[in-house]
Amino acid sequence: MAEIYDQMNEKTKEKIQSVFLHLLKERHFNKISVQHIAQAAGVNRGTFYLHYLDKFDLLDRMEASLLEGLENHLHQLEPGPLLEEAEKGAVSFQAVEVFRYIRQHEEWFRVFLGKHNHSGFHRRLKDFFVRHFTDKMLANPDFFKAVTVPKDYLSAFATSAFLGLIEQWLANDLAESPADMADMYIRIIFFIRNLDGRQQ
Amino acid sequence: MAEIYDQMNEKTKEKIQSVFLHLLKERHFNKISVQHIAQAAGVNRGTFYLHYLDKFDLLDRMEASLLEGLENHLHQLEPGPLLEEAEKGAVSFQAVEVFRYIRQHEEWFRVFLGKHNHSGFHRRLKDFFVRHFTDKMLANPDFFKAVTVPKDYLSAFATSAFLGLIEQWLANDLAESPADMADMYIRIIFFIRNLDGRQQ
DNA sequence: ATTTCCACTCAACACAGTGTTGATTGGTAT
DNA sequence: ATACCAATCAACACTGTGTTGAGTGGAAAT
Repeated sequence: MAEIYDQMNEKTKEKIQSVFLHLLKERHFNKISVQHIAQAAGVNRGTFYLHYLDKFDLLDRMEASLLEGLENHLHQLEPGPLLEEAEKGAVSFQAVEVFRYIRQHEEWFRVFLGKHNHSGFHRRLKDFFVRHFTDKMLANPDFFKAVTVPKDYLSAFATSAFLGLIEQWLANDLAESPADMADMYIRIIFFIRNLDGRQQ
Repeated sequence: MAEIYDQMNEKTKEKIQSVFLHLLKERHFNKISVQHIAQAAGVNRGTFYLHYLDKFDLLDRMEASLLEGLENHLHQLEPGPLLEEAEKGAVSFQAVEVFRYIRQHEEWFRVFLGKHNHSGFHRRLKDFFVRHFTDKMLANPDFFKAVTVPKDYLSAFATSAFLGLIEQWLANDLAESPADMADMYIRIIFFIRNLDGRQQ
């Protein structure tokens, strides 16, 4: 039973991460030192370096685990009748799940998308959406066949807009339900299909 | 004629800013020290502090002057027949001018929106667009009267999407003309008006 | 011509933070 | 008992910070 060592290890890491998250609420990433983190976590500064390379590494891993969680959350639902579902339903469903996951981890998203982060996360999340959503959208041959706009611009447009909705949602303290948000996104985004002027 | 002092002053500032811009192309903001900047600018480190509080202040002022330039660029064109112009034409015109200004200052936008900036500029530019564009759009009573989506979400959506287009345009090395880009934006965004299903 | 002005230089300062080291502590497992 | 291992602690050289006070050199003012 060497698991107890792992448990100690995890407990310290969790303490560090939790403290770091709280610090990021109050001050900018650049103004937080490893000293602050260690002190606030009640941990020796040397112990921090036992677990992380530096504060960039800490932030990086937390962001990565949040995205990994989102990836898993979406993958859990992937195999099933959903793949065969109507385009609109499928996209909408994916969107709902994204909003749900964000609500589940509101604190983290709020901090990582907030003004105190040095904001690699915005870019990371956008890349995530570009990979995920537009791959699915564009893989469907009929989906955007009527669109007269280059696909990369369409991806950039749709995912940036989606991210914009998320950020506004957070700014509004998650006043709307995930279903409402997904519906809003779908109601907006699906009119892009009509770029040639034909009716929805 | 004490202007020569101002000229010296300006020349040093320009040298510092130019060097800083070049440094930001190569390394992340966090990894650039005042020492680097001063050395690369061929200027004493003390001289840097004669002009700027710190490197954050330097970045801040450069970003601000870029946005101020954009503000002026748009204001120059404001008074005229354009105000009375058709909604679509006016928005399109504004958009063209934004893309034009960005092309004029490609280097700065590329750096400040790039991965080496600590990325306050993305947020700043988005806020700029929210103030500018959606104020105009939403001030027009008929413009979005049919839209069933809350105005703040619509603003967030439209401006984030616009910024997404800009970033993709930069990623594509400004392959399209400003007019093409504005047209693309308009072609996409104007279908939002049809959210209730009526024809464009 | 000399004095004033002023951007800039230079060296030095105390200070905060970094990442690493080697020795040590105190529970846990064998 | 003893080997194990996360965590502690003090000390290290190092980089960068922001500020100081004295000094330089060329243009401006009188």
